Amino acid sequence: MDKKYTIKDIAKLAGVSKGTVDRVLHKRGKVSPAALDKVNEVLKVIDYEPNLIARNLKNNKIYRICILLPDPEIDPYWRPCLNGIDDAVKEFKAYNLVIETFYFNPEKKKSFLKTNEAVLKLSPDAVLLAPLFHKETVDVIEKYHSLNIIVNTFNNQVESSFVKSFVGQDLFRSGRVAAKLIDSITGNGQIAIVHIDETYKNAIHMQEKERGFRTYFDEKENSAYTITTLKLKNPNVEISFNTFLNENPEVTGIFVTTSKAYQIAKIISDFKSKKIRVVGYDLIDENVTYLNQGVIDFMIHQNQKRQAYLGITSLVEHFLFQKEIPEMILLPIDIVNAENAEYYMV
Amino acid sequence: MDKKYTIKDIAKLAGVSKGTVDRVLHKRGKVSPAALDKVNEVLKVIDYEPNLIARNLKNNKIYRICILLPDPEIDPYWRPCLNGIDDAVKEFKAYNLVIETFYFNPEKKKSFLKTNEAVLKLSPDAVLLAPLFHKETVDVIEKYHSLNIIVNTFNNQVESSFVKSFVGQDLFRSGRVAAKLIDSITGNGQIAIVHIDETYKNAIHMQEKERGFRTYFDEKENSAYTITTLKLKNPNVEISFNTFLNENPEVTGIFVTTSKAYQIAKIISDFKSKKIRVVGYDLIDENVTYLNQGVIDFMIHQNQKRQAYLGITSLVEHFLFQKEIPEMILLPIDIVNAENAEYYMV
DNA sequence: AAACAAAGTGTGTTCGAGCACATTTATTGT
DNA sequence: ACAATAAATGTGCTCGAACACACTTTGTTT
Repeated sequence: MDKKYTIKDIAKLAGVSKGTVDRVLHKRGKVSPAALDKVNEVLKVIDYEPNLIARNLKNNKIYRICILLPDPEIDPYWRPCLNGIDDAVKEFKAYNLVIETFYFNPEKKKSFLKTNEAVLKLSPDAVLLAPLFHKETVDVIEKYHSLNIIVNTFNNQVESSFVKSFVGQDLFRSGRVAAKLIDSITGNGQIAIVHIDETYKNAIHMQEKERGFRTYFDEKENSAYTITTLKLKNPNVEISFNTFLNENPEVTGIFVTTSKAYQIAKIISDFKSKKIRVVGYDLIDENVTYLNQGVIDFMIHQNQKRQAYLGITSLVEHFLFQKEIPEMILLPIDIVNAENAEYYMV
Repeated sequence: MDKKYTIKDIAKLAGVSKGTVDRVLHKRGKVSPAALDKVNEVLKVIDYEPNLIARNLKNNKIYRICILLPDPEIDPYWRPCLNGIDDAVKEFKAYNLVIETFYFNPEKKKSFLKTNEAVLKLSPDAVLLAPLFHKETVDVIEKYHSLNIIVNTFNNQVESSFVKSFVGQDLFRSGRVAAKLIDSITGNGQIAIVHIDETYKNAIHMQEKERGFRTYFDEKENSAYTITTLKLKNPNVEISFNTFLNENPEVTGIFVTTSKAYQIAKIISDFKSKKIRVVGYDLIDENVTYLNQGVIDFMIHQNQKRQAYLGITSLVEHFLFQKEIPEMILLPIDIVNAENAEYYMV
């Protein structure tokens, strides 16, 4: 009674051949009403699940998945993705899959385009894309789509009906989470939203986070805060921010919208004054150091590793087990302090 | 060149039959040194990965996994586990697996023992166990082991060399995380550690959390806190705790070590005084309500759903793909506030 | 040198789904 | 009524690993 039913079982029960059962199951037609009824009758009673293993053995096509992301040597933000990719590769290495990773220079559109061309030459079955340059991305996605190549994106969202799936975080919401954290640990005073320019980075990222952050305080009744937005650019971050701190002694909290919270932390830890609380993004080493020192209070974890991993697995499971690819996977917005950080690292 | 090598390929390359290759790969002996060399030579050059799909098709044994946990009707803490089990069942329903769930009454040892007997009768290949009663658990684990049934545990740790794997959280560490949170949001004053007795619950749970919590403050230099431990029992929680609050006006923070933070939250929200911060465990509805109202500041998420899910998947992957079962899977200690709670629920 | 055992090697079948193709049955036109 | 054609149905092979079993070669004993 535990046994899983096979096509053969159904055939026997229905008094037809496995070919007929197969045609019914796949709606391939060429089945008489009588036979159709008999098979459906059996299917109604038993609980048939095709054996995915057997199905897959037969279909031994090799699927090629290409992943495009910025070179982690240039921007370490992307390093955790490699672990996610690695996990997926290990998990699926016994299947007929080729998973290849390609880096581009996140500061150069040309590099992005060239990498995409190289990928196109391989005519993969799917690409997983970290879409940095908006216009260019839309173009390449259209190209992929016209060649019947599935496009999944992660980390950055891009408006295109040709994108099959997005894996990432709700940035607006993550801004709200940061706001709640700042609210919890300060209580009042002046708050600075700090955008540290990373030249190439899609400004929409930071804007969404700011919008979420401000919305939280807008909704809060009799809020005892004033909020200031600061746009800083390297290499002037230190000077500009020091000036700001001197001119605004009421600052109690700082929200850094990029991975560069450590730059602010460095300045603050030198700055002798009453405690200023800091919330930032991403568990890169420099940030964790200041988190452990108590200069940064909370980090929000964007889980790039899992983003990459889930981006791949949804494709693999689609190809191997014809699972549907979810249109959007929103990862939890993980709150990290000095005590739970290690669980989220690598 | 992308093609995966098969045993047949190796046989052809080595100039032997697939039977010989098979014997070499499985070290079944009965291979001449000459043939062995030839095959090994080929294996050295190419990168052979046996096709797990084919391997599995052949070995079509049905594996039975039984899961034992407290009845969620009696203790809703366990409800999320059902979702995790459900996910796993759905994911693997196409394989030769039977996954069965059994509930016991967490207040009655007898129920636990009886459920285990019922499971034993089914002679499963593995059981996944939420071990509540220490002595009884050790006994049944030994019994399972003697019958060659793999035992995985989750949520509660139990000392037994016969346990193959544990999935859960580091409770000591989670106490530290709570301490850091309280420290972040209060800064000084009196802190109460509140154990709300859940009669049957393994006291070790709460003790470990308290130990971690206190250790954090012990390590902190010139800490401006005093810490008091309170053991409350229903139905006297309300009276006792009100008395405590009246006698201790300096209380700034409360750490509730069980899922019952909402009981404390209820009392505090009626208690007109300066803000008292609360950190508790588990995203049950009552807690989330107070989290959204701002009475509870942070919850620590124990991710029962994922515990159950990972407990099952590690077994399934062991049976199906002979993956090793990790001895211990420690889940991250998720920090939850009102803004990110929804991502961790269900 | 024959007889026999032991060691080594190859062949063929199985697992379940899927599909091509062969075969049988039903339907149409003349 | 009998081809001719269409529709329905069944058979048999494939995928790759695993293993039973049959077969061949080598070695040992008398």
